[in-house]
Amino acid sequence: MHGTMQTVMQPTANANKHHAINPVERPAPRDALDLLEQFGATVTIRHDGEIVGQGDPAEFCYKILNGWVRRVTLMEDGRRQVCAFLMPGDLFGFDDLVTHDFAAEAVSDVVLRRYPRRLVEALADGRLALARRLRDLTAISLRTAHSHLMLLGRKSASERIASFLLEMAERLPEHGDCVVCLPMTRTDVADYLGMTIETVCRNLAQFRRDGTIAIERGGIAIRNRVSLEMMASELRH
Amino acid sequence: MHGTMQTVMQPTANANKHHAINPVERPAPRDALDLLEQFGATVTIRHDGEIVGQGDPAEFCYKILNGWVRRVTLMEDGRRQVCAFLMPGDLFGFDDLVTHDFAAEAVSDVVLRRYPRRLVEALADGRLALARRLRDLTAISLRTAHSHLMLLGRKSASERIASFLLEMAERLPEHGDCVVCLPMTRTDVADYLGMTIETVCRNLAQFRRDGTIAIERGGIAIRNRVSLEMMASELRH
DNA sequence: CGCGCCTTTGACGGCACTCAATGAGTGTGG
DNA sequence: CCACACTCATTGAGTGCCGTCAAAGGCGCG
Repeated sequence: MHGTMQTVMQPTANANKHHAINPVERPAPRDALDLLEQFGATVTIRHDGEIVGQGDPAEFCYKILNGWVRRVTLMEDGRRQVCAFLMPGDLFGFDDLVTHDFAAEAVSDVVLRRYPRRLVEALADGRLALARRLRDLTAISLRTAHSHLMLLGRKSASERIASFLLEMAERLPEHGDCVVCLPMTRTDVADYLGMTIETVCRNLAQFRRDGTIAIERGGIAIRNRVSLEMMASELRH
Repeated sequence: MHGTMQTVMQPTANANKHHAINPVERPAPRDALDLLEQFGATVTIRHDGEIVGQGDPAEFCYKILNGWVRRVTLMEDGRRQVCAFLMPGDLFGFDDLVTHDFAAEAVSDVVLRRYPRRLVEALADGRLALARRLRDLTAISLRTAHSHLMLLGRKSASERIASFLLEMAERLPEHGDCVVCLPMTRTDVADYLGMTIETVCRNLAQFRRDGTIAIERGGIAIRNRVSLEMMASELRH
């Protein structure tokens, strides 16, 4: 399975890289989150392991050092919705309330930095910068969730696939070669995009036939980004 | 708790009818947000008016005193996604970043209490309780958004309608008579649920034929809540 | 090699979308 | 007061996209 393949990613300490609203790190701007570092513990979770369960008390929050994580909600009948994929540098658990509303699972083997939530709260009370940073983090999660709402509510299958590939390409560090490494399974992708695994495959195959992408072992190469961008927001029909 | 997007219900809110008189001022428990009151201004927006536009700088945040509000995102081609319906007592704009990610529009005539955002931020810096409250507000919005993700990604049309009716019923103050007042149009409902207006109508009609609901002028009466609850999470097929 | 898991492709059917027409409710002007 | 226009809601007919079911192909691993 693809997920076993370990994504080799530099444990970039730059936590706000992906959804940064703060300017990118210039000289050496201290991140307010660095305050937490002394209270952190490093933990490793194996492929497909559960990091936090749906409904668990929110005792810890996490930063991803290496590997990918998915956040998942389940219905009683087994239907699954993947709310987000998280990669090295991303944070999670900071915006949960008393309990975690959805599970966090390891897409690949994952190395995490873990911080006790009560300490984070306590620190935030005294440190304005940290408190603001935490609020921004949550606001950014919210913004991401809302763009996902548009995707799930109003986009066709091919648009979803195109949007997904572009999102992944944008979040991945290496912008150069345009090869999107996808450690998650097709099932994960399907549950993220609100469709079935077969529909994911078929649309990827169509893009391949069109020459828009190439499907390689361990990833997808974007051959025609412009075409993909047009597909991502095209009209139905 | 199915969902107050953007929000927390105020103890006061009873003004669910469009043109109800102002909420009753009860001796409410002190809310950290009361600190803002002295800086608030009351504004009125007419039916279908725009309160904030998509991409506008986030200068103000709001509390709804009377009437309903919808938060909307648009695609270039006109496709629309309603992210949330807000009713009296609900707050919004508190969790936006520098700009409002989506528009806020008046579903009915609306009376708002408006607070300058920079003042809110400044106050939060000094007041722990307020800062925490703001963070919780955003976290609650996020939780709501995620349950909406499940609805859009994984629920059938009839399940969406059932979920929607129950959500509205739960958020409305009077749980007694089970009449859900719906000031928004079918188009709004459709854009909230990620479907077409016709599909909304057809599914409502089916529920009416089943005796689950009754469609009245200005609202929908829930005749069989248990049935509705079963429909809301039923298996496909 | 054989087993298991994931992916891909095909055939088929149904749910929801599209197009279209009618009904219901409201406001306006003659 | 009624005719008319306009908007929104409802219902019908037909189509198509995507889900379901099924089978074959690819890859890792014992």
